[in-house]
Amino acid sequence: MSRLPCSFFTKPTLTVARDCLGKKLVKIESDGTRISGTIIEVEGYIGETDLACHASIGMTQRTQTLYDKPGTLYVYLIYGMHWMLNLVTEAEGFPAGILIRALFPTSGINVMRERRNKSMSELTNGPAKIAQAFGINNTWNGYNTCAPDSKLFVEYDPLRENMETDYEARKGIHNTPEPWRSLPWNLSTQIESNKEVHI
DNA sequence: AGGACGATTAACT
DNA sequence: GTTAATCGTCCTG
Repeated sequence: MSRLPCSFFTKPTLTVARDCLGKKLVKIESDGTRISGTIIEVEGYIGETDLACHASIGMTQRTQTLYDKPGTLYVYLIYGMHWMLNLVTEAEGFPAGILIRALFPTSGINVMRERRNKSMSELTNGPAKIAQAFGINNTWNGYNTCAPDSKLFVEYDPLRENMETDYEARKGIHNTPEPWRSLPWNLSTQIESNKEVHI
């Protein structure tokens, strides 16, 4: 199964968010170890008019990645200690992306457990936990996931298509004014335990 | 040069 | 329910 192309991300952010549910986030380590998880929760941040989006203050050294080509990784530090992993969406020049909030681990679980020292259910059930389990930091900011030889990418999973989708308010933006604080731009899905792990 | 704050997490009471 | 940890980024002066 191969990495999703730039065209997959060159769509309205909420369309990309919905279509990402059930896809796999994959990282190939330098020793060839494959780490992956099914994407089950994402969150859209859409344009300079979205006051919860980092790009609401315009293009800066930090936010320029959001203006980059769809499929680019946007990685930033929050609270002085946590890395957040986002995928750029829409169109080059328009700042938007999706925050990867939760995965269901599917491979490389031993490596993730070495990095996180937590039980299976605590490995990737939060945005900073995903970055930790996958070994993602600022050196990955601006990375092109769609390149043919990329080591971090999103992958199609034929076993999970058209996932049932719940729409809720985005999390952790309680100081953002309305209406943006309550827009249902957090998308999630539930996956059955009997299909949990497959490589 | 300094201060406020944050798309979080873990460890408390 | 609360709070500390911890630093890049942005704004003010």
